[in-house]
Amino acid sequence: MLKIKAQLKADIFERLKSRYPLSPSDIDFLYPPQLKMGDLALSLPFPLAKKLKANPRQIAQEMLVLLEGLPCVDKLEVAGAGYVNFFLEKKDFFKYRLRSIRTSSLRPEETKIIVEHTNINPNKAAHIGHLRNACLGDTLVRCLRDKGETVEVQNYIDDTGVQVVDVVFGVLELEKKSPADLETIEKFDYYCWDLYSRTVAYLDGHPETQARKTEILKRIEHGQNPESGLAHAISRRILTAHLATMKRIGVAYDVLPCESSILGLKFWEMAFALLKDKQGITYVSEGDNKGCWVMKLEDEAEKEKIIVRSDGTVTYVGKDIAYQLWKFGLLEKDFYYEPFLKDDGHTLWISTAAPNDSGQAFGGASKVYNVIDTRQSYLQKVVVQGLRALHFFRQAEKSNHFSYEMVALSPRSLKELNIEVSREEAGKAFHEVSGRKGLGVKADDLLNRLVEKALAEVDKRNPDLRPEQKKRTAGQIACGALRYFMLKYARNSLIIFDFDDALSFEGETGPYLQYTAVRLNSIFRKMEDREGVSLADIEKGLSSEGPEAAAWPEFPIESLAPEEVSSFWDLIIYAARLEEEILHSVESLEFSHLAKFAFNLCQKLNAYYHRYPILAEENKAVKNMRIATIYFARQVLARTLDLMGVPVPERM
RNA sequence: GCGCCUGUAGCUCAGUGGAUAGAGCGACGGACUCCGGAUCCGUAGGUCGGAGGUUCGAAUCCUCUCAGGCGCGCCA
Repeated sequence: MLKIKAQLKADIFERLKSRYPLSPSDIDFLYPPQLKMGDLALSLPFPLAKKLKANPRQIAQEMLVLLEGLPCVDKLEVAGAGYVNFFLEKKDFFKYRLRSIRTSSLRPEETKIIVEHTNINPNKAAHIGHLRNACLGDTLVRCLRDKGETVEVQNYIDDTGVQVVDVVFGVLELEKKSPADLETIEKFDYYCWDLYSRTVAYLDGHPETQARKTEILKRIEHGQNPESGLAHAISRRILTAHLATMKRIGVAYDVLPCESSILGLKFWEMAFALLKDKQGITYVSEGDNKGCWVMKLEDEAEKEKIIVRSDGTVTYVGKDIAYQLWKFGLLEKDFYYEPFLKDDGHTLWISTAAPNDSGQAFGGASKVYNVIDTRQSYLQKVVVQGLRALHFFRQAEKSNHFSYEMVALSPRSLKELNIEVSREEAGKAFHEVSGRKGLGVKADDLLNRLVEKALAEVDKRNPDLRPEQKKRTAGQIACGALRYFMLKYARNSLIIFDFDDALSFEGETGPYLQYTAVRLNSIFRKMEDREGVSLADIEKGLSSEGPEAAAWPEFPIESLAPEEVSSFWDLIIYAARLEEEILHSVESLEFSHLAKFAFNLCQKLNAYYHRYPILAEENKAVKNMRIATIYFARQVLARTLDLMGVPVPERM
């Protein structure tokens, strides 16, 4: 569709440029609200009417004559107050689409793109908010890769932050446990979830313990045991749990850059030298911020952001600026790496400050996406401003904050979790998820409930499947349900989490999409069983120009009833939009578009095969048309689901 | 106080300045012994928070206003 539209636009411009005052960018198509009005429309007569002080409908009529006989166009029509509607040549379009189904018209634009997502503090179990982050980030990665981009996926690990310190404090001072004791604890991330919120409450209630916490922090920073070893063991173990959780929903990473390595390799010191050198930051010698290094803010001249505290330590933003510089290869220094785990032949690397000869290198991207929720918008803005302060304007331009609203809990879901809230919070419409308070739905709990429900359904519908097949299918359904749920809302929409919504398998849900794909596959499987024609045979016949194609009859659209032609065409013309939907989603970072596209496609597909029998059709020509139709739609759907990370079970 | 975001059907949400504002859920009524009913078809349900403005055309852009949310630290 992208190609055809581009070609048509160029042709139209050629035909019209001498008659009307136009530039190529003035010519753009929109989709008519109804299929019977046409496949594409030009609203060009309206702006022209204004410029020329003429009647738009009259201009449209004139245009019609000039545009007569364009390639790929079957018919033109003037409609409404002055639209020019295009009806495409159906058979040619369909034939062309089938033959080019394996070739993408999308092209990469960058040398390397870094996407950073997930970034969960390694001190507690992952919760639903983290799932939204990972689903959005991973879908972006899949779309960029589909586009042909080289993508590096990073999951930043803050293994020396105060959140880890809190848990170390809890283990040593509240639990009085040794590193060896921890080895025996199962579901370690769940254990820490409780311990963390308990410790936070304890620290809040006992200000006198603050000194001990500070001491732990210092000892961790200086690598002193047992605190340092404990922090390392805890963060690695939690990290492993997070990775296992994310694997359940098909999310994987290339590299895990750690805060400890940033400190160990003195990335900040290098960034600090750069900032001072280029005068991106200034030293304050009097006033409230005396003794600090600060950055002036661009839009708020009177405000300044502290980058280095008066005690000489660096703030969060400062470290983030250093990290962002590294991502663009502007620090002229890299981490060292060692393998963290291997999975399906893919090695996940973790950064280390200790020199080694792994030969691995990461970073040095031409474009960066940071997937972080909207509450960090201000800080992300400051980080980009830091790049500009260093005169890295191109990199600042290519720094993208992929922001999204948080996931909160409905009062009903709180009740279901048996969580009590304070009286002043009881009336709220939603409750913010908080690791500090232990307030939230743990990712694995939600996934387990999805699996449990899916398993019951599979058991009911496919009792003949082997238990491990049932389990596998239930896992895939849970994954599909969750990923679609996280994708279907626009990113600026606050998700007020409710178990009933998330656990639904009917209507606009992941399982609905999966069901559609499974049913289609089942038609092709039956065809192979009954007629000995495999999907591969069909693919060969339909998508090639060689001798196999000769075996496949021409596409006899004319043998279909008019009503069926419009159902067929509605499906094909819509499915052909996938690539522009991908581009649109990536450009706007709005993957609810892609989700909506998948859902609409499935609605059309379900309605189509429900209405028109495929295998039972006796008219050979009609049957072939229907097979070709669902074959095309199946390929598009498979690609779409893959982009969203929604797996397709064998049966369900 | 300043900045950002949100307000659309009973509920949850879509809706690139374009034609009669759409889905899902819920409600009600239907679907052929047939490729699987996690499906399909139909009915009901709307002053797009409010008021101005720009435009041939506004849910969409601008101004004001009301309501809600989130940010704005020598925390991370």
